[in-house]
Amino acid sequence: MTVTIKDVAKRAGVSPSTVSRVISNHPRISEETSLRVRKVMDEIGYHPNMMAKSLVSRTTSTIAVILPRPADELFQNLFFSEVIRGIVTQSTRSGYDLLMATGTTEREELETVTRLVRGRRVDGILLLYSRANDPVIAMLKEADFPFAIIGRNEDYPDILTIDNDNVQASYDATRHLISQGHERIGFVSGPPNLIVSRDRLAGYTKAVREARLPVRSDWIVEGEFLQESGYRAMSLLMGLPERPTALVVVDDVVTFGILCGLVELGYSVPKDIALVSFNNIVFSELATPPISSIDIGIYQLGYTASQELIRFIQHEHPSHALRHIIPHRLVVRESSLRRS
Amino acid sequence: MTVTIKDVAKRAGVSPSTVSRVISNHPRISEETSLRVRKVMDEIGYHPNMMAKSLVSRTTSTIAVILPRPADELFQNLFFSEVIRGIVTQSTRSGYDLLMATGTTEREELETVTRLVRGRRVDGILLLYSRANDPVIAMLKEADFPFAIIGRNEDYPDILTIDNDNVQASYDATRHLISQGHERIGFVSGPPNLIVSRDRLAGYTKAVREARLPVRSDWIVEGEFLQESGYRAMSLLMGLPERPTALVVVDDVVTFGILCGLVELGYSVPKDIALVSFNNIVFSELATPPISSIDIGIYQLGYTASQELIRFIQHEHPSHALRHIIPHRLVVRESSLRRS
DNA sequence: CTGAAAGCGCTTACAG
DNA sequence: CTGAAAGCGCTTACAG
Repeated sequence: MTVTIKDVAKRAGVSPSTVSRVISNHPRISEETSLRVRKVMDEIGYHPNMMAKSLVSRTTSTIAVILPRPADELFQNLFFSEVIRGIVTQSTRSGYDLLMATGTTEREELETVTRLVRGRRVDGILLLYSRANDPVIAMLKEADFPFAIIGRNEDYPDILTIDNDNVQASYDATRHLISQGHERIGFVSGPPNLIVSRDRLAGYTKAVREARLPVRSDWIVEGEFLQESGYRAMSLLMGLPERPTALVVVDDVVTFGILCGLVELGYSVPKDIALVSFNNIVFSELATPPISSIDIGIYQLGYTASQELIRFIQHEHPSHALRHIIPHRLVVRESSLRRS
Repeated sequence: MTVTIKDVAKRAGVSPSTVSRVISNHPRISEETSLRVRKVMDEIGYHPNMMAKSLVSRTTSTIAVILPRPADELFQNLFFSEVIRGIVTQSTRSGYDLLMATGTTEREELETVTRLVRGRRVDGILLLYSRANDPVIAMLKEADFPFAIIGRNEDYPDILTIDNDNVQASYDATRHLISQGHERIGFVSGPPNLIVSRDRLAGYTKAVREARLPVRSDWIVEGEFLQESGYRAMSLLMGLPERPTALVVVDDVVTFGILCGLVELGYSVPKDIALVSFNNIVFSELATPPISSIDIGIYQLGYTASQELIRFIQHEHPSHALRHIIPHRLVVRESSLRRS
């Protein structure tokens, strides 16, 4: 039924070895033979069996991206499609297929990745999350298998990472509020165990300190990457006897929650409270008022991650850097402008 | 280096055939042997080579999902992550891996799918879009390869499809506006070549006709699934000498554009114009005012599509239905409520 | 420049 | 219940 290399060989009057060499553009094959073989391949509709090729070559031309478990980091949904689009675009361009995998529990996740790695199912792994003490990362290191992570990881200094400079980004956001004349600036953070939360908090603190403004612990609220979290943070902050006049918010979705709450309570943005946020998702622009946000280059993050992972796979010993920083950019909109 | 079935066999004192049978739970293997072999597998860390297995079994335990090209149907981004999550959850649960592929041009798209199909890279294909006269579908039919499409396709009656009843959904949305006392209802549509646009228009028309209200062509505007489109539609409609008092809008993102435009021009929703939309994306709830929307069960769409495709793959001749309808549900919010 | 042969790691009739 | 053998479709030294 299926057309194999043998069928091509027979029809072209050569050996299977020769056909194989034609396919892989072996240099020592005559132009003439090559042309004849290619013609036959077209005629009888030959397509190489990827599985057979993989088995003998020990490569798969496939990378796997591991999604965060639904339970955690649901916020990823927001940039999920953008990162994936970046990854799939670049991997396709490099001739690699993309496998998506996930697990519902930590154990399942580890099992899945182990199966892919040990079963030689893929050539590299891309982790779409960054947790501390991750057994998956430990396993990948142990197996000496090519992988990259989007985000930063403090446990290992020598792994391939693609990330933003979140400290600097948050510093920039805070500086912007200061330049608008704010002196009482709060910070609404995400889960404290995530590195991204910590980095953004650090940048905020740095900017506030530098400007000799107060860093007050009651103006720093932790939560999840959910709108409900924003709502709660807002209630807390607005209930204080001394309130901030501006907030740096760790994620656009959280800002949405804050905004809704403020509107409900009859406050006005940016007059009563100014907001700057992160990620610059499409809807930041569509909010009322439009939200100022740090664009972190989500697509770029995915594109670069795929590129660097594949580069790593192809040159056994990577000569280039392990840590890659995607530039960010503050997009100023109405939510942070001081009305004069 | 890698542990193979032979290593296990040697260590367990059996033949490779026996090990293979243990792995596949062959019934005629003694409990004792099975246990011994499994123990050895654990001890030396055996993981089956998926490629070798695929080569001989002619199955891959993998399905591919084909993304719409960036150029078209960008709106898919919005439900993209939800559909994918549904698909990946279900396929993982069924023991299938998920491959993602796409192409930048129609030709590239066809080539990619052909390579996957003819190269026996996957066991089934899931198309995430529904176009008329699609050469990819023609090829899949011709090759008699298992595939399913999310959406409806009129070219072939006998293919596996997973869709909403968009006519009914739109009918329901329109009825809701009528029940709120509206008699002048317009429709903002998507690209006319997409079946989803046509179906939703049909449902709207049906409801309006049935209520003996006017169906006016100047109240029906076509566009893209983009906010800019909504903005433009709004300008057009509000510039009419006789304006509608309510709109059914084909997609939430378009509604965002409409809403922004209305706010800019000083109109109020729902007082001046009521809105009902489709998809019920997270941000519908967060808009000011919150947008009434038809929840089309995006996750469910993906979950069911994966389930039916895999079922199809596993039973050569499917005894069950080919067309699957995911139920929808109107979520009423402020944007469509008539203030009394 | 090309071919015959061995082998990648598994499965599966066939035979016992 | 288990083993020896053939084979899935390819690649790649080795030899010429």
